[in-house]
Amino acid sequence: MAKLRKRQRQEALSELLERNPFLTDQELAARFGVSIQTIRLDRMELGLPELRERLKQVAEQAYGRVKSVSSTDIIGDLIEINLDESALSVLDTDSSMTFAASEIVRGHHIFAQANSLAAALVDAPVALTGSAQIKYLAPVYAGQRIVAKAKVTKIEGRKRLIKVRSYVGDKDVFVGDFTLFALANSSEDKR
Amino acid sequence: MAKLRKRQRQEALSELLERNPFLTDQELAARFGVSIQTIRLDRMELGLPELRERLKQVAEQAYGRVKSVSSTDIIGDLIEINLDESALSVLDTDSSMTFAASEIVRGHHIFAQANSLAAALVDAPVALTGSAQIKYLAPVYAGQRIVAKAKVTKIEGRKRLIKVRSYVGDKDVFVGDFTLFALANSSEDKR
DNA sequence: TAGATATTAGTAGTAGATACTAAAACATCT
DNA sequence: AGATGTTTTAGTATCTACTACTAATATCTA
Repeated sequence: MAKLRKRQRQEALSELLERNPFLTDQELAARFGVSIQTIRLDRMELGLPELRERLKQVAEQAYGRVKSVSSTDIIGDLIEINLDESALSVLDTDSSMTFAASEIVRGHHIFAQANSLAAALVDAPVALTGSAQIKYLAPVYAGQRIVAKAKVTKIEGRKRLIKVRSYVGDKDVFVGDFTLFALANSSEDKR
Repeated sequence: MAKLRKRQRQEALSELLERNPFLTDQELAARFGVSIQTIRLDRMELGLPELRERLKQVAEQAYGRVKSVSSTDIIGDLIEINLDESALSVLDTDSSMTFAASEIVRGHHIFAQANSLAAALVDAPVALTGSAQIKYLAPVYAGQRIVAKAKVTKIEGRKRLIKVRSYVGDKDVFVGDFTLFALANSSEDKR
């Protein structure tokens, strides 16, 4: 039985740290009712880095993301963009995005990717979504990679119509027609 | 001249750390051509936290952001619910939800609140969003509290039509018509 | 040149670890 | 029950990037 307990604990540990990287070995030991050494052995065997390393990674990721898209915070990774024309982003899904009871990714994540891609596409400091008609064509499961393609279909003054299609592999999972409004930067001149 | 040099160095230090929180005192000392102690004195005088604390803060912020559109089943706080009838939730917005360049809350947060409220309303273990028509009626600013009200307007077999209206105070900011499908729990019995 | 300000040096102590050795507890097989 | 292997715990030395503190030296200014 010992083997089982160990395996289960290690699995739980992996998951827990994925969801909450802010726990020290001490806290983990208390949580699992084992000694610190056991936790350290487990982390070693699983190749999980220490608290400080985990924090650094989270911070770096966040920082990289904020930096690289400082003006156009995007959900997913922006792969390609031609302002006021077309854009493409990729979102790797995981179980933190699913319903508690299933492995199906919740709709608003798919929407967020599409919506932020559409907003990034607008050549203006700020773009507000005015309205949208969206359709979910097939469920997306945790672990699948969503590729979203956005195309500007119409420009009328400050208004933009943008069509977004999202795929998993070559299966369509989502389509949306977005109406966005380009805003001048609200008060300050760029700085 | 000493005072000037010190003041300038401290200003530069503040800015540098703001832009790049990943530098150790040693690296900072090398960069400014002074000793570690000087850097530590400077940080003390300016009330700037140490590297590890800075990393932790960046990581926490980042994590908070990820969380806001993930882990929980419902975005916002569920205040009231009558399954298959109506529900109400409240979302307190903050600047982590805004565009970098303005204080306007990004559309997908408002959508996420509405979508998850609609899904919660369906009396089934899992509810998938099939499609939606949404409209943003007015911008929401960081700090404002969004109240979302959802109502089931039609039930047809596993299909539910749900109307969601969101308010800030008594101003309408969002309306959406959602089509959801109730799913039996896909394979496992609830656990 | 005295006095103030700024800078540097150095020590003790901290958290949260790594890396390592060794003992104890437990499980398993015969 | 005894030998063997796995798992868990204990404990020590060492590390980084510090804080908190004392004290000496360098530099500037009046």
